[in-house]
Amino acid sequence: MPQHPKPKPGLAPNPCGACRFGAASIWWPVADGLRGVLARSFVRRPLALGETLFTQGAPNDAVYCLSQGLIALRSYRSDGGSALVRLVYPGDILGFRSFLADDAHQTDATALVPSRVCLVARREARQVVSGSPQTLDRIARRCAEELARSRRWQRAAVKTGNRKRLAQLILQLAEGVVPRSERPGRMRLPLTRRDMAAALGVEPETVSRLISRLRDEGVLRISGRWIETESLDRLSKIA
Amino acid sequence: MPQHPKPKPGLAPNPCGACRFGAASIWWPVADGLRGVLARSFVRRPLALGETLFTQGAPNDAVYCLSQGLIALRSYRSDGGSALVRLVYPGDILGFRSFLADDAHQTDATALVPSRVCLVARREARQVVSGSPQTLDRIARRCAEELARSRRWQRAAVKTGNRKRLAQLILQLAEGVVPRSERPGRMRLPLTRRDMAAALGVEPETVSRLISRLRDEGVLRISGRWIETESLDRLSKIA
DNA sequence: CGAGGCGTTGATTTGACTCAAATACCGTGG
DNA sequence: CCACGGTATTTGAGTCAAATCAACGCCTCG
Repeated sequence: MPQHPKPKPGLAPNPCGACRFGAASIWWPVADGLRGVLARSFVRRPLALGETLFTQGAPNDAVYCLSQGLIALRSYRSDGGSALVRLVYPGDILGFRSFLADDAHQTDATALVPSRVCLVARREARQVVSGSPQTLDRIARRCAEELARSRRWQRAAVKTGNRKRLAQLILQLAEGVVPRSERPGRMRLPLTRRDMAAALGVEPETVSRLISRLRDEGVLRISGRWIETESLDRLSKIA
Repeated sequence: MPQHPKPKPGLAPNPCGACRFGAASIWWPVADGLRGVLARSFVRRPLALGETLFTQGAPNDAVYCLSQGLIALRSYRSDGGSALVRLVYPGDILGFRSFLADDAHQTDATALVPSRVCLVARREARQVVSGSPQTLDRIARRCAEELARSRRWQRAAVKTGNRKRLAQLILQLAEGVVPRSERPGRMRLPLTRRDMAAALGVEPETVSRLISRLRDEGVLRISGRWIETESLDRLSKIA
């Protein structure tokens, strides 16, 4: 945070300047002349639990940045099946793929817990990007990182046991839900069993059985959505 | 092809101008002043069967464009297992992810048939990109498309029968290998059974059995690497 | 000729799916 | 606050596809 230069007097401040993720923001820094454009279309929007930010097939309206909460990207197939493509954590951006490719959203984005996003409308985002190649570069870099993540997933998913993958998923959720300072080992799962199944690519019954097995082995205690574990170490060892 | 403007006299021509994929090239068009940079570092390089273009973990040297042949991107896990991440066809570009993210290659790239790539060295590619935001935009777009492809794969792979996926793979290979005019339904598979297995995420034995099943059902004839099918329709119906 | 990689086939085991039913959880309205 | 209905979750039994373990034919290369 010490690296935020003071805005020049008379010019609009960069709206990301105050954000906890400001220094890593795709909109930071941006040329003086474009800060006005940014500030004009910048919106902070709260999302209630379960609220959807955009849906698969809808045209891209904006580039979003998650500042608080947890969002799921889900992709539906014509046969009705769905996959949980990605869990979005604070600091991650959304909608950049459809923004870059100039096409429709490929996933639904819905809030798994009450959340907050900041957004820059498409039109102004385009304007900023075309006036500031560095910004485009930062967005492209996010896209490249996302592709890397997707391929890591592809590599791992295919031949990794579901038990292991479930442990990884739970740890991942713990990362997002538990303030990293404390580690009470107790949290409310933001996902239904169905969602967990969609994330792992298995049936809900299987998730249930996998969880039961972990419980029987003493790795964790669980009751409905509440999950509790003595030490995340046991889980880490499985994952 | 009529849309290639003549280079101004005295200026280097765009090396992609003559290419069959020129009009779709990420390097086309580019500002007059940068054509020299492009031409200077532009290299056309043949690849023998099995030759590798880059390896997982190696630093990015260039951005490549496949002009002829077929290349496999494979990703290896620490436990030795590998996944066939992507089949690269003429007109596709390679190395752009590591170029954009400025990090190491995530996959091996090896030629499945004798091939030819064009490449622009990293340094000059950076130079062109920084002087020509449109070029960056085109690369970013490819990256976004690739992410889309990867997610489609993720969505489909999880709960689609292996028989179906194998049929899709064979059709995909046919696309690449068979000159699209004729459709002799006879081709040499560019992949080993092991590779096909890695592409589908199953064991080689399973691929063998799946193929046998298709043979027994009269969908295709096969002998080692040579595969022959009366009509691709039957396969399409399965896929 | 022998070694090694590739490919096929068989026998067995494992794990997940399916269908079906019992139970726990949750928000609602009384 | 409690009973109610509907959803979410668990559990069981049977089935099936793929993994695993193992053996063998084939071909190439040294």
